[in-house]
Amino acid sequence: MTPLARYEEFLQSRGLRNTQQKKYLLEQVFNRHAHFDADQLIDQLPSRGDANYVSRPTVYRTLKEFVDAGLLHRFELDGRSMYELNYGYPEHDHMYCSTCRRLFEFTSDELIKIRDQVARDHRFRVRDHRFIIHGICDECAKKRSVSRRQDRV
Amino acid sequence: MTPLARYEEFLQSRGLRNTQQKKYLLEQVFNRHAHFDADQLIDQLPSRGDANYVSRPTVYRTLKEFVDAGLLHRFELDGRSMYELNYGYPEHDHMYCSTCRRLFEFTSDELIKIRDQVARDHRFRVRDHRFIIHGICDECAKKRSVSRRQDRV
DNA sequence: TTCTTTGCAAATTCTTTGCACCGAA
DNA sequence: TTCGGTGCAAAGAATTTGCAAAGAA
Repeated sequence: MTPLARYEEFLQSRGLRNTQQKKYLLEQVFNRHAHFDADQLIDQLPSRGDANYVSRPTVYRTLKEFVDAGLLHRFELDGRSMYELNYGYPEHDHMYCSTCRRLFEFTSDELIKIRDQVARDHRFRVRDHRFIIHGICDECAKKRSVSRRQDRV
Repeated sequence: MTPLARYEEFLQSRGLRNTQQKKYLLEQVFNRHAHFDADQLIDQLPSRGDANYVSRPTVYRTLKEFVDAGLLHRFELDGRSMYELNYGYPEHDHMYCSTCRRLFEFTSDELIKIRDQVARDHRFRVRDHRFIIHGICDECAKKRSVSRRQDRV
């Protein structure tokens, strides 16, 4: 089932409508592979006056709808909302480099097991989770040690 | 070493000053046990005109300083910043009930092990992490099943 | 004295809302 | 024809900044 098909099913089930704007945004969002926030998405859209222009409020409204439909996953980073594909994309978590601000993905079955065990222990019904490891990626760590070495010279 | 002592050491090391406002805020923050956001803290402070009044910008500036000093831990929830004690308080993670919006704490050594193993595998230097399990707490789950039963009658 | 800090007001940033008109079903 | 959707402008919420006066060290 394609994201579009799933989305249409979702819209029908709720009596919502599929508009030009929603179709276009769905296309743009699924052409991206990586994480993005509302501003990054808007930056790649046509400007006001051009074909396929979508206003800022509509982008926000539609992103929320995509999340409700299960197409996108949303999480907070540094105070703003980030989105990433959730449908047809394997479940994963992130490492966030505080130097280059890039997000790296990883998967861990063990993490899920622990999550579920913790939840069982506390009689908590899991719906979802957010796990982000903060630190410094290998690349930035190497650059840093180089610049330190140079400082000493 | 008390939080105050540690804080003073931090201030000295950076050439910063310890003011009435900072002292008062430190006291207020360490009198709280639980999680809070900037607004909740401000609500418990004296009003403008009263003794010990601290302005909103100063609260934000000082919370940031407390985080830098390692006294507080900060994480995002529903788009706003939450703070909690980080010094002299055991490391833990959270479960967040989407119904009553309460945060529950738990600790898991295994989680830390997995975190560190994942990081090693990716040559990532861990500084910290954020892990929140989203779902429904036992209390809310029970209430919900009761109300469902009543709906059927 | 020096330089950080504070409070005020205003600005920013991100996101949401009211409303009249538009358009999908 | 009937609602839901859209764009615009404006409002909100949370947080930050510029600046002159106040206050630690």
